[in-house]
Amino acid sequence: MAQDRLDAVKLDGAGPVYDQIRRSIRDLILGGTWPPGTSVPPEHALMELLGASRMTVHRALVQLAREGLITRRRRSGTVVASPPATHAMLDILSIPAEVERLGQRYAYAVLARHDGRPSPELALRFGLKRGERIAHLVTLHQADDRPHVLEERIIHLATVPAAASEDFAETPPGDWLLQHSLWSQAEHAISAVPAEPDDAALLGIAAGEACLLIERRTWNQAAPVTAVRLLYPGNRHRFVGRFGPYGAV
Amino acid sequence: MAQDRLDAVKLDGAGPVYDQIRRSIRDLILGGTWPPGTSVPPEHALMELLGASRMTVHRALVQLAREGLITRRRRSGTVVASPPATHAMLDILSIPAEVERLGQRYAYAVLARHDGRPSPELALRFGLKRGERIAHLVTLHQADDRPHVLEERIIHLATVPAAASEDFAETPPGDWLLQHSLWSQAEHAISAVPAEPDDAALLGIAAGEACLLIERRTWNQAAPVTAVRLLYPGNRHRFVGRFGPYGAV
DNA sequence: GCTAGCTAATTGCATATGCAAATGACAAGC
DNA sequence: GCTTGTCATTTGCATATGCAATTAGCTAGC
Repeated sequence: MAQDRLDAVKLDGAGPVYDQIRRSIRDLILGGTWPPGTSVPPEHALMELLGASRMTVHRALVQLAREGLITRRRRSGTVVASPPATHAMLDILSIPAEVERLGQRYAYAVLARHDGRPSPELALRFGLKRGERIAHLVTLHQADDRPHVLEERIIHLATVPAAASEDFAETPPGDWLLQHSLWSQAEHAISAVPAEPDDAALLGIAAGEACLLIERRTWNQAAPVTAVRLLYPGNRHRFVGRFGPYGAV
Repeated sequence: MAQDRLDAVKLDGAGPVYDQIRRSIRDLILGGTWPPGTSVPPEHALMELLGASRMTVHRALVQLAREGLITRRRRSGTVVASPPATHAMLDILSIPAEVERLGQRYAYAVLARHDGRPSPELALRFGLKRGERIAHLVTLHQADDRPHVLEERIIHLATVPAAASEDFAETPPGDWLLQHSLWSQAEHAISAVPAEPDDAALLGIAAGEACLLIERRTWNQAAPVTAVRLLYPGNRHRFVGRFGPYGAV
């Protein structure tokens, strides 16, 4: 209810007032306290609650709107925005959506799954700590019955405990995580590798053929959420981005 | 001189005043009229010139500072910033700088150059128009005497006429262009390809080995500036980026 | 010459105020 | 019921004003 929302906005005394307001609301959104769709109290309410002038509150909200965290409309008020599904340079991609955008039929299968502590080899490959509880999944995504991408994924069960009781039969882990977890930071690495014999067989290509490897690790605050290696047959995929010298366009 | 700078800032009557000011100054910077280092008139001067209040001028300048186009310091004033050399996701990279950052010795050579109209094959590969005048360069960059990346580049002489009389003996075309041309938009494509026999020989790898291919095209406003294909031996390179759900971090 | 301190220029921040624009909700009229 | 108009809420924009913080450049004193 509204009272809850108001109580949650706090000033911490560090730095300019408008920035305290901005950070406070940003943290409520990024922390999940205000999920997308939540309506943000109107400027007058925040103004009275915080003892700041409306222009100061306004400045904080305008900035959050420019950052894409909230959307504002006259009379309707301010609501928490849904995080954009895509990024200017490289999508946090929903593979089913990607395949269907190309007009192809999507199919997917879990090839292997193992929950528990990582083996030394796995820990090395994904940069894991030895004692961590993780889920380890290998899945294959297909487009029009042809292999599209081979996915090997680690899910950190300490951060996403619900994943332990999910079998990912319906929803691929990437999409499931988008709905059941939050992330605040991601790191991508892109490289070209020859296909290992095992992987090549699964992808239906020749061993040694050039593949594009996308490695992505995702965190929420400091806690690791997931790590994934996506292996795309190189001859069928390319990733495109567009931007200007001062940032994404 | 100062008078010139003031004369150049204009309101166009479209939209909010603060945004007119912002766009006007942005265009002066992006258009090259105010190169990096130029000092922007102080708020009071703009205020009087434009007949707007200081807070309105202030708002425009604060936003430009947030966009990274200008830097502001109390008392010192406001100056046009240098465009950042790197982008969050993928650098517009200076290859010498990249090599030296790795602590390796950089060397480079122009392997071939041809100026004129593109052949049909070249036009197809780089998406050129037939009649255009271009420079076509093939260069090899080396790190510690080992091939680092093979570069094939098109420079549009209509947009960058100075390139016609530059031999690129000292400075690789990428770095030269950073200093002698402006760009407002770039498009990247990343893919994995097997090395062609010719390219493999130049890079000192086996034909068919997995390589990372970066294709980049750059424009200033609507005019094409350059197009380049960078072929990296896949086993020695990866590209890393880091960002959050609402944009680059 | 060198240093310490002062002054003034410039940006940063917050407030109070007023009006404009969009529009959800409701009422009035048909 | 449907449409039309009115009202009230909420955000958007601009102004005027005042003070704070930073610091380049000058000055006074040694």
